[in-house]
Amino acid sequence: MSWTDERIEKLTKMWEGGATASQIADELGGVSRNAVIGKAHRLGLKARPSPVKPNDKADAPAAAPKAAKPAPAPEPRPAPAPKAAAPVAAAPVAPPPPPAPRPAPQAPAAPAVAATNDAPAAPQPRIVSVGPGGFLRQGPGDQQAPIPPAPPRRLVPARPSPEIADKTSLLDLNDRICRWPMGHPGEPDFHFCGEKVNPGFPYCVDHCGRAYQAQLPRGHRRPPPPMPFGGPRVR
DNA sequence: CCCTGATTCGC
DNA sequence: GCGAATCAGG
Repeated sequence: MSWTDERIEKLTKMWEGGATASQIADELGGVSRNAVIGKAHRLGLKARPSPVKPNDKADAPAAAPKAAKPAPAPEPRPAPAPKAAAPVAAAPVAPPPPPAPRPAPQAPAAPAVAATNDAPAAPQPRIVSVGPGGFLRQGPGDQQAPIPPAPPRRLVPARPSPEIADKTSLLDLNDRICRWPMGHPGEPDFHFCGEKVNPGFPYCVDHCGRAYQAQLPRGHRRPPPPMPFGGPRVR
C-alpha cells in the first residue's frame, strides 16, 4: 500500500482526532500501526500524549515528590506552542478524547465564561472571523451550536442535496464536491458528503467549519474535538 | 501479557 | 520515504 493523498488525509484527520495508531492502521488497512506512526512523524504530526515520553515539567515546588535527582541536562525542548502561563496548577496536557463518542445533549455553553482571570471589563462575546473560503469561524461561545448532536454512528444522513439522489462514492469524487466521509469505509453505507465544495477547499462550507477551526486561546479549549470520520469503529 | 507512541536504521 | 524492530511507559 502506498500513501495516497486520500490515505494521508485520513491518517491526518484521525490522528488529530485522537484515534490511536492501531485504530488508524486498521481503518486504513494494509498498513501496520508502526507504519502509521512513522508516517505521522514524517508528516510532522507528532505531539500527542505518549505513554513513554518526556514528562516535561518545568518545576513544581509545591507538589514535587521526586526531587532526588542530579537533574541532568534540563534540555528545554523548543516547544512551538508555548503552553505556559497558567497560574493554577493544571494538568500538563489535556487527556485525549476517549474512543467512545458520547452524544452529548446540546448543552448550551455557560452564558458567562466565568471570569477566568481578568478581562472582565472588555468581554468580547463573539470572535467571528471569516476564513479564506468565506466560511465563518466560530467563536468560543457559539462554536458547536449549529452542529446537531454527535451522530452516534452508522447513520446515513439525509442526502445533502436532492440532485445527489444516490450515495456519493469514491468514484464520484472530483474537486468540486465535498469529500467529507460519512460512515466507515468498507461498510455498505459509506459514502461522501457530496455537497458542492467551498471554493478552494476540499469540503463544503459546513464541513469546512468542522475541518478547519480557529485555534482558540489556551484558556478554554474545547476538550472533545469532533471526529470527522465518525468515531472509532466499534467491533 | 496487553496496550500505547517514539525512535532507530536498513532498505 | 518507508516501516519492522526495538524501546519504554501504562
